Amino acid sequence: MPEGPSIVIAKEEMTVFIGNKVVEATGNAKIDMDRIQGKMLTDVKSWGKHLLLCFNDVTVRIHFLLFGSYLINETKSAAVRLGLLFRNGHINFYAASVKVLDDSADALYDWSADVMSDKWNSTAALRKLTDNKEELICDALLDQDIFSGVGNIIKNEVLYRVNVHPKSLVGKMPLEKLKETIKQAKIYSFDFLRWKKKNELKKHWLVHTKKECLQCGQPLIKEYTGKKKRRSFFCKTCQKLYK
DNA sequence: AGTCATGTTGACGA
DNA sequence: CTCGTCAACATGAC
Repeated sequence: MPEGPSIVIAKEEMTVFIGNKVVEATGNAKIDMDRIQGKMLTDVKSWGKHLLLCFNDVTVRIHFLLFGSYLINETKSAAVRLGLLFRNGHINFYAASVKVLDDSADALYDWSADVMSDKWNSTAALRKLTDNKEELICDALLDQDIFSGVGNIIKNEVLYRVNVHPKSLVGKMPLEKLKETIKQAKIYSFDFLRWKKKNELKKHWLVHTKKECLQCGQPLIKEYTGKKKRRSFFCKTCQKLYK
């Protein structure tokens, strides 16, 4: 569920409720349900892994973390975190982080950082990277202020595509390599979106959770890398370590 | 059946 | 104040 492209799919599925009033808001989320009860959903947006339900005076931010999920016009036995009943159907969120934001989404979010956004700005990303030369590329790719929406799968697949070792120092990577990495972060995210919609995401993984390198046949390394200590899968021969 | 993971935040102590 | 570590959340795939 959690990476940016999956949130885009959730957003698309929920646009059917735009223009409808929340007949009833329920669930165990620690929010004031009166803030959305009776309010009209004016828009549904996403910023990276954040799903944003927009109302006139308030924005409800849903973050699925690792285990969150949602169902549209369906129910399951798990406790409902937030249930929104509309005249034309309902959405149930489970195990997600729910926050009510007092401002509009536009006032709060920098769309140019979201790899899935048509406002995505690769030049801004490059500047942020060159401002973080001492960072490892595996951490930088997961930095939501630089690559909002990129998660651990996308990180691993992008680094394999560009043949860069996850523990490479951003400041030691050649400019062209940085640009290529930024470019692939977006391209792979949209590949992810397309594959996820066809329910064939895992089929396309080249390195994530894999055992051997498709390029050279050698065993892949699995290691928890960087400050974020997220697992990286990589080939120490085919992916160059810039240090 | 137990382990692990597509994620983030906050508490705590050094 | 900043850094690192840990716990918490809570579910499904293997």
